[in-house]
Amino acid sequence: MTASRALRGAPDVSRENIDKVERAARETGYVGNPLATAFSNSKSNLIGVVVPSLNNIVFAEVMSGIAQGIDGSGLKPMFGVTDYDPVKEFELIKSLLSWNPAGLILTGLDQSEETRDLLSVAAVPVVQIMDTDGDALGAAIGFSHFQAGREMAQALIARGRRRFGYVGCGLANDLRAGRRLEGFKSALDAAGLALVAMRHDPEHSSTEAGRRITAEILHAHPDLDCIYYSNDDVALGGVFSCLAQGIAVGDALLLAGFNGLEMTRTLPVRIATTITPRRQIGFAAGRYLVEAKQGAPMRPNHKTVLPTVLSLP
Amino acid sequence: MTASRALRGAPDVSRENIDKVERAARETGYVGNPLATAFSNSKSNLIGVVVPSLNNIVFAEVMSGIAQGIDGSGLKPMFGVTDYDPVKEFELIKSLLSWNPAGLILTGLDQSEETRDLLSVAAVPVVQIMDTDGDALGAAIGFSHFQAGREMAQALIARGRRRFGYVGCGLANDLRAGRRLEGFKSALDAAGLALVAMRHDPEHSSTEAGRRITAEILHAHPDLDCIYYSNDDVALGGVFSCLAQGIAVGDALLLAGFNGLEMTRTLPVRIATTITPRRQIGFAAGRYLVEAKQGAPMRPNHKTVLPTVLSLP
DNA sequence: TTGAAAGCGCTAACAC
DNA sequence: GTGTTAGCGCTTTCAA
Repeated sequence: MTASRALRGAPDVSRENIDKVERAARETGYVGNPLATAFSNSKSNLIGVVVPSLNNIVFAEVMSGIAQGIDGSGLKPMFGVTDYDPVKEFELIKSLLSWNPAGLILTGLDQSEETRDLLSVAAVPVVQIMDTDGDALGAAIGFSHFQAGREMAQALIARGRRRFGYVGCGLANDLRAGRRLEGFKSALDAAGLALVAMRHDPEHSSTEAGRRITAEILHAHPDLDCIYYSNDDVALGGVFSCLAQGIAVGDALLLAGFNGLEMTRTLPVRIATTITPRRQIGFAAGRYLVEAKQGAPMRPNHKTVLPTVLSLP
Repeated sequence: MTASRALRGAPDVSRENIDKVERAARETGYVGNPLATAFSNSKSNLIGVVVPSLNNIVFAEVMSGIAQGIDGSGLKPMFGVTDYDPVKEFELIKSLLSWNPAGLILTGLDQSEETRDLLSVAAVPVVQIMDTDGDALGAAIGFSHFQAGREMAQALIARGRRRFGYVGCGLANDLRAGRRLEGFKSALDAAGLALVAMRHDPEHSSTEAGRRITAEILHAHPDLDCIYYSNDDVALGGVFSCLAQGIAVGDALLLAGFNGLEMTRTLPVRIATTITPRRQIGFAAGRYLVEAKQGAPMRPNHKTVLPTVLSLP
């Protein structure tokens, strides 16, 4: 028992014994068994990370931020991919919970009723990342997608744009892209404007779809002076479509994406985008769970809104 | 015991009792405790996934493939990022091993001596992904980077290219990029050619670096007719550099990358690239561990070479 | 400040 | 085919 106490830094162990134990541990190459610890106190140093997709660099960067945020804490991340399927998400969270994790990092605020029930029973620290539009279960760390869409529209209007098109992919699943669109439209509406044209593609977002749909929408509406995209991946397709057709991007036609991927800054033409703090979000989510593990008070329903930055040509 | 046997499908339980147990489990909402199971038989359903970086879409896609490969098997992936640091890799693997994982998926064949020792003691199924140039510890699933570089050079020579430049990022860490370069040079050599110019950047690969270094190398060597890049991210920067300067890509100057990112197919110009089966690699690695869990014989030192595909303009 | 006892939920080994 | 026993390595609780 004294050894157990000494090794995990419990109070009330004599200096002398702490030294003895540490020396012995070093000499024998002792390493604790986290499985036994987790089993014994029904709380593991595992955390669950649930993302909708890994086909996009965005969630990889979030996970990279999480890894940084928990570095050195002894927490180990387990991950699962939902493919934007609420049923998969439920099953995933259920199986993650069976490991008695020290916390859960979920994407978005739109978990199903069933999932919310499961989590409220579990009494595990939960962080919902990326989004702050809606009711948070645990701590929410992210930003308002509605607001992001609105700000982009306002900025574009201020730059004199009037004839707006929208090109999106996978909106049925990607609810946050939907909210950006809502915000965008609300700002247009407030300015007495409306979308001139709008095209979706049911597939996952891709530059290929962006390129194709941009060609279509411009063919049908050659008088657009601005296109808003569901994200930068799709917007890059738009850029390539215009480059291939010799349409001057940024001048007669402004393109606007979302995320602020590094590539938007190295293109031969400039596009508008919203730079999102995705690495910071992951980092903050990781830190939150580290602090929760160390006994910090949890902040259910508390939203941390991190700033996004508009990048305009 | 009968319930325990019935629930995990052990043999020698009567049909009648299996039904009874399953019914009771359903009625009471029983879910097993994987922590107890793992603790009891010192073998968990966790697997460890170690990647060098998550700033690149490539490893995100690999992880996506892994998630698919283990789907439905009950295995749960834990992940860690090494930042190409062998010491971090060692520590990470050590801490992963303390969870008695059902297997480990590591990137590359270049683990340190210390790490190899650790793994040989552990008696855990190991899959090394992405690379097959070198000595495999466990099962290796990937392809030869040397060969990929060589084939690219051969194809480019066959297309009449003669004055080659090379632009790379982070070669000190990214040993696989280094081997592609070696393969590339070996083919040049065999054809009586050599690199005319070569520039590295110590940073991580990025389109920004690619753009900058391409401008530099072309300024110093305007007579190059082909540039080979350490990967597509860097090559895209090269494309943007050329587009910005009005240099016709694909004609007087051919650019060649590596990975076959989707974007290389939607650019307004065509570049050469090697399409790598990264999702399949992840999937196969996941499947291998599922099979190992189910008692399939392990294949230490066995290499599975998956085909890469040259994509040329 | 230290230690003894008991138990976390499961499974391997053995007896029936 | 089923049940009993013991133990995995740790921590909580309680007594000293």
